[in-house]
Amino acid sequence: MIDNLPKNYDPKSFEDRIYKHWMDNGYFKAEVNPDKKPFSIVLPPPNITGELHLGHALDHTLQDVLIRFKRMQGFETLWQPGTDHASIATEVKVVERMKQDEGLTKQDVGREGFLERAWKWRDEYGRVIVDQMKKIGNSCDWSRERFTLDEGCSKAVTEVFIRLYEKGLIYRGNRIINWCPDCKTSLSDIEVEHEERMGNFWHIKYPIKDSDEFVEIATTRPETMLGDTAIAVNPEDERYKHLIGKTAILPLMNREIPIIADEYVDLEFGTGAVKITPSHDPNDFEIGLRHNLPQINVMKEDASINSNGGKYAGMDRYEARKQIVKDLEELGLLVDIKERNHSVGQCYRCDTIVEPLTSDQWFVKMEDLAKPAIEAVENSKIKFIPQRFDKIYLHWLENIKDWCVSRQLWWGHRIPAYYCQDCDEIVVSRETPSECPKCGSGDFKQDEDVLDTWFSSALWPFSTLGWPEKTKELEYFYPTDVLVTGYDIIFFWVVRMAFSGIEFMKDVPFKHVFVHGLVRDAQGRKMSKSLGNGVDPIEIVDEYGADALRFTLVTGNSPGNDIRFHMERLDASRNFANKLWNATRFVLMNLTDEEISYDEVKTELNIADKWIVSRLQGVIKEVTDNMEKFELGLALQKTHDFIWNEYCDWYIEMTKTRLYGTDINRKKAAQYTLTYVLENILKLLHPFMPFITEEIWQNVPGFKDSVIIADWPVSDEKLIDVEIERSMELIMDAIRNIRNIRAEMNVVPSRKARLLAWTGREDTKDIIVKGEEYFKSLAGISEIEFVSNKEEIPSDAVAAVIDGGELFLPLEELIDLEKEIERLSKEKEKLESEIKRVNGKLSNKGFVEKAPAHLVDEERDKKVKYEEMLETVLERLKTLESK
RNA sequence: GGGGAAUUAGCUCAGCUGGCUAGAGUGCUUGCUUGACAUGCAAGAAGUCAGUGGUUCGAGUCCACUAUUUCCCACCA
Repeated sequence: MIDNLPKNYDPKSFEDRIYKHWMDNGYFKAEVNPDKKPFSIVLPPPNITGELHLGHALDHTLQDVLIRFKRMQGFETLWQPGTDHASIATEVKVVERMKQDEGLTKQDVGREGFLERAWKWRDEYGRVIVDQMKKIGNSCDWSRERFTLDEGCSKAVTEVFIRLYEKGLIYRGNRIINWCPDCKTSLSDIEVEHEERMGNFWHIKYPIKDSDEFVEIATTRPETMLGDTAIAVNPEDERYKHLIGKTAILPLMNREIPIIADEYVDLEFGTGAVKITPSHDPNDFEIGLRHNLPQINVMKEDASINSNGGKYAGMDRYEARKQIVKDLEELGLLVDIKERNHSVGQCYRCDTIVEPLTSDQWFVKMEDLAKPAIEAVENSKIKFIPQRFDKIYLHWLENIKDWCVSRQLWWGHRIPAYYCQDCDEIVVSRETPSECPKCGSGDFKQDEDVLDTWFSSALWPFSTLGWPEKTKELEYFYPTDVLVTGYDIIFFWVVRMAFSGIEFMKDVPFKHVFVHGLVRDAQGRKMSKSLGNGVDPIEIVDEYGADALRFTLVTGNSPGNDIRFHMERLDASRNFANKLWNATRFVLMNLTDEEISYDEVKTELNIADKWIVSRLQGVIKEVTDNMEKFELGLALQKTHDFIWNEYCDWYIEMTKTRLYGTDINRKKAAQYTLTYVLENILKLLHPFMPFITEEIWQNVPGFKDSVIIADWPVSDEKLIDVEIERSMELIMDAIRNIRNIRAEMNVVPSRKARLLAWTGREDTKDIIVKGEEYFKSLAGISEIEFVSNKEEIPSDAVAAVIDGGELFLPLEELIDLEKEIERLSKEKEKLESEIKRVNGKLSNKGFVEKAPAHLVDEERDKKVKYEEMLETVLERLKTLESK
C-alpha cells in the first residue's frame, strides 16, 4: 500500500511547487531543432495597463492547452510571450496616476519626465502580468519574453516605417482625422466607437445674398457652422436649382459662401440643403476637395473654439453650441429644433466625444497592402476557426481606408521622420540625418509624434523572432501555427499582422486564427471596472486552484462564442479535480512498490479490464481528433466523462473484489490495468489541468519523469474489442436494472438477494456468468442461479428484462404488487414506443434502400431485441395481473 | 441601412462533416457514515430542440421565411 497523498485535493499545496519544477527543468524552452517539427504560437501581448482579467485567462488557457498538447506529441513548441506598451491606453493611465499622486500634468514634467514614469509603470505591471500568467500555469518560454517597446521591437518598427515610406506606402498629409480632445491625439477610424444617441437637429436659415430669400439647412452640430465654406444642394433638386451658383451669407460670421451642387446631397433627407464644413466633417472634406473649397478649422486641440471662430473664440465646443443657438434664435434664423437619433463617435480609451478635424498626420496607404491579405484568406492560407469570421475579416479589408498612424502622444515609438529647420525638407531615416539633402543644413528636429500602438503589435509574429535580422528562429518558427484571440481585436490586430507578415516576410504570420468570445458575467454583461463586475482570475486560483479555473473556462465554451461566467461552475470543476485526486489515492492504496509487467498479467485480464482498456482506446482517438480540430471543449468533456463515469463509477468499483481478494494473479491484473489507464488519463487531461496531473504523476511509482514531457497516447486499434464492450454494456445495463428495482421496492442496501436468471440465448448466459462477480459486488446479489424453466420462479419475484433473458429477484414479503405492475407497465410503454419507431424506419422503403447497410442492420437487430423483451414483459405482466 | 450570432431540461450550456431512445453540469425528488472521494455513491423526475414551410430514406443539425435576443460594421448632414 502506498499512501502518500492527502485525503482532499488541495491545489495550493502543490501548484507553485509544480510550476517551479517545470521552470527548473527548462520544459518551456524552445530551441531550433531540425530533428523535430516546430509548432509555434505568439501570445497576444497583454496591455501593461493593468492586471489580467478572465478574458486573458481564457485566451491564455486555450493557448496553453494547444502548446502542451503539441509538446507531448513531440513537436518543438514555442509559445512566445511578451507584453504590449499600449501607447494611448497606458499614457492615459500614467497621466491619471501622475495627477492623483503628484498633482502634475504631462506638460509639468515634460517628455523625459513623463517617459521615466511610464517605464516605471511598465516595470511594475509587466511583472504583475507575468506572475499572473505563471499562476494560471502558462508554459511560455519566458527566456524569450519580449515587450513591444524593447530595443528589438523598436528596431523592427523603424525598419518597417522606413521601408513602407520608401515604397511610397507611408505618406504625410493634411487630412480629416478623428481627434480626441481629452487625449489630445488623432485616432484611427477603428479607435472611435459609435453610439446611437438622442440629440437635437437644429434647422437654421442662411440668407441669400442680394435677395430676401433664405436657404434652410439642418445640423446636429451647430458650432461647426463657424467653419462653413459652402452650402450644397443636389443638382436635381427643383426646390434649390435656382440658387446654385448664388452666394449665401453665413450667419454670425457674416461670411459669403457659395451655393454649390453635389450628388452627395440626399433630396429626401433633412431640408435637402447641407452646410459644408470641410474641416470638421469627413463628407464635407471630400466635397470641399471636389469643389476647391477653403478649409477653416475652428477648433483648438481641446476642441474649444479657436481664433477662426470670431466672438466665440475661447469657448468650449458645447458652450459655443449653446450660445450660437441662442444668438441664431435672437436673429430669427433658428427655424426649428427637432429630436433626432444620431450616432456619436467616442474615444475608445476615454469615451470623450471625438471631433473630426483636419490635421497634418502620417498615413499608411492601404490598398496595395490589403490585397494579398484578402487573398490569403480567400485561398485558405489563413483559416479562421470558426470559419464565419473570414467574412468579417474580408468585408473590413475590402472597405479599408488609409490608416492614420501618427499619435500626438509620448509613450510609444517615435516616428523616424526628421524636419530640416532651414527648409521644409522631411527626411525619414534610421537615425538623425547629418545633412539636409536639399539645403545642406545640419539642423534637424525629429517628429514629435509616436506611432499607433497597433503599428508595433502588427509586427509581433516576426519582430519577436528577431526580424529584420535573418535569425534561425525566424527561419524555423515562422509562420506560426495558430493565433488565439478574441473576435474583438480582429480588425485592430489580426488584419494588421496579416498584411504586415505578408509584406515583410512574404508569408502569412499564422496558418490558423482560433477565435474565442468574451467572458461575461453571470447576467451576460461585459465585465468592466465601472460596473464592478470583473472577476480577478488570481482570486479564483487562490480559492479553487488554477486547474479548476482552466476546466471551467474550457468546458461549455465553443469557438467564437461568448461565455457567461458562473461561480458555481467552479465548484463542479474543483469537485472533478477532487474526484481524480481520490481515484488516484484509491489506486495507490492498492499498489505495492513492485512493478507489474503486461506479460505477467496478460492471461489474467478479465472482462472489466479488457473493457476499460478498449474504451480508453476509443476515447484517446476521439479526444485527439477533437484537439486537432480545435474542439477543445469537446475533448475535455469526453476526457471528463471517461474518467468519472467509466473509470471511477464502474471500473474502479469492479476491481475491488479482486484487490481485496486472495488470488494474487487476479489482483495483479487489476493493479496493472488500473495503473495503465490512470497513466493515460493523466496524459489526456494534462493539457487542460496541468498541475494536478503533474502532481499525481510524480507520486505514482513507475511513472517516469514528468507528464508534461510524456508522449501523447496513441489509440491502439488492436486493443479495441467491440464484443467485450457490448457484453459489458449488457452487464452494466442489468446491474442498473436491478439497482432500480431495489430502489423502487425500497429494499435496504444491506439486504442481499438471490438472482434467478432465465436466459433464452446461450450468449446472454455466458455474459451473465462473466459478470457474476459484479452482480454480487455492485447490485447486492448473493448468488446467481440459472433456471431453465420459468415455472420454477417463485410467483412473487420481481423481474428485470434484459436483452436475451430475464432476471428475477425473489424478494418475498417485500414485493408490492401494484408497484411492480406499474414499473413493468412503464417498461412496456417504453419498449412499445421504441418498436414503433424502429418499425417506422424499417417499413420505410427509402431507408432500407438508401441508408448505409450497417445502420439498417442495427435497426433490424434492435427490432428483434425489443420485440423479444416486450414479449417477456407482457408475459410477466399477465402473470402478475392474474394474481 | 448592411452583416453575423443566439434561441435545446428550472438555470448555465455541449451536441464536430445530417444516422442509437437528444446529453452534461447545476438545481430538484428519494435512499445511502458501502474499507478513494459527502468536493461523494445509487436511483429518479424533468425537453413540442423558438415558430412555419422546404430538401432528404432520415433534420436539433442543411435551406427559406417569421419572431425574440444580441453583437459588429456603415459618412446620410
